[in-house]
Amino acid sequence: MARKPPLKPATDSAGGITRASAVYEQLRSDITHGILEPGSKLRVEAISQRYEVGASPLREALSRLSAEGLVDRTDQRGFSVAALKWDELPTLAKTRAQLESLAMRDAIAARDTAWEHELVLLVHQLSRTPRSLATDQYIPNPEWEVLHRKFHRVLLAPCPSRWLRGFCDSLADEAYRFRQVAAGRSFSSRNEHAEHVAIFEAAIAGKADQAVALLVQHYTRTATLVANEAREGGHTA
Amino acid sequence: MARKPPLKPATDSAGGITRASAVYEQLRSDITHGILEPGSKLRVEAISQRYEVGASPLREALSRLSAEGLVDRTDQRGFSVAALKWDELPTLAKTRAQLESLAMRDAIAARDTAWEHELVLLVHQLSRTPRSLATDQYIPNPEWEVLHRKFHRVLLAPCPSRWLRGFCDSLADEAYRFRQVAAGRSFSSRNEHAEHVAIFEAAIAGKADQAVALLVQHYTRTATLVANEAREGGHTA
DNA sequence: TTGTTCAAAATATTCGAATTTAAAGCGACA
DNA sequence: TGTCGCTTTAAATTCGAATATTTTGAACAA
Repeated sequence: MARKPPLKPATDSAGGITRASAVYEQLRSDITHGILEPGSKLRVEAISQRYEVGASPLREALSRLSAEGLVDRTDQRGFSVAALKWDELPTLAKTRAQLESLAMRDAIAARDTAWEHELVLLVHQLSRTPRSLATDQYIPNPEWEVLHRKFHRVLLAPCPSRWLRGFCDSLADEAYRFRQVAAGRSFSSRNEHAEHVAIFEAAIAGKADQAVALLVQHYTRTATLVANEAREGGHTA
Repeated sequence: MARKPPLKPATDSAGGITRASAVYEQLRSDITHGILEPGSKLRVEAISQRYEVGASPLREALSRLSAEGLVDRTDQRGFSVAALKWDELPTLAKTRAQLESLAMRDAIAARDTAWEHELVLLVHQLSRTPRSLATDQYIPNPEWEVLHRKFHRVLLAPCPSRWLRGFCDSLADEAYRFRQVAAGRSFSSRNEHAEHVAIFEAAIAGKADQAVALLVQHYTRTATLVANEAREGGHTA
């Protein structure tokens, strides 16, 4: 009586079959990757045609995104891609460092072997995946992006607070948007992989203070580079 | 050309004139106040009649709430009031303490006189507002609830990170839901006002360490009480 | 020019009716 | 008894049209 036999094991965990969820994913991706220009208006009819969905599911998707901060909404005036406020970048970076530090410590405190193994694998894969698709200029490698994001997510995975993990994730999305717009200007000679390895090693060794310090340094460096590229690129506003 | 004369001064700043925003507010309020039972199903048609709105605006409101975590959503299976997981209460309390500590420090570092004055006023008003409407049993006083919430929000207002402030706000909502359900069981003899005053005094005096310590204590105490009341009330699940 | 007013056009929002999908009911059968 | 498979029913989702609001811009007055 109380048992519910899983009727569709295949589609059970992976939702996303509604049109609303489908557009949501697409919009989210297009916004974070900078395909939809920050600040630009999102007219329901236009987007509706572009993504081939009706107004209702589209508005639901936009509503979700607005609650996440990726989209701005004003009653009776529609939606727009959330603008990037470059003067807030330092604050964003600092907040991210603060929260990831907390999460990192809690993650290290709750670490286990499975986690260690997962990280080992990711670090290995990252070492074999080029950051750029071309060697003479910077062309983002989607595969690297995915691995990189996953690395940082897994790093904090043992942190018991789903709230903290979620907040870190939101901030990562936000920071990623800035990086996307600034990207490609200077072909940094920075060895990011070495930084990842260092963080990884400190983390699995349980050296919380060191891991946190390295992580903060990692983000601080990135933020500085992005800010500089932005200045050169005229993203002052 | 660039100037937009305020056509409707009354509704200009305060959005919320769309039906979607109206239901959103109502639902949000009814969920946080425990009027809609945690875990209960939110059938579109039923809610649609209860709040006198069509399905489209209602679904938009529910979509926003689901992104905020106040509502659960599963594709093709509709919405439900987010359940309260009592085993997560300690983690929630800890996360809240962690984030509010960060925010409190940053707020104190950025404090000014206007802020101090605002707090003075709030503390005064709180001292004049009874926690319960009755003296022999606990009947929540809405006025006190509003002031209390505002006190904690203003306390962190100078914190420059809108992200951090927003996260603290989300956690406060979440915590409030637990309190609502547990409320009224034991008529605590605790002097909350004294705690507020102590936090306030340390904060405006710029004593960051002390203010943070008091704030953490304040939340820890509350969480413990709520957890106990919940255990007595059989909210083990 | 600068600013105002009013009607047209563009957009956003909402409704009511289909369309799809999940849940419940029910009988055949091991 | 329990469970598989099918029909029926309830619910969620989506569409297309109707409604409401904002924006545009042309005509006109200061």
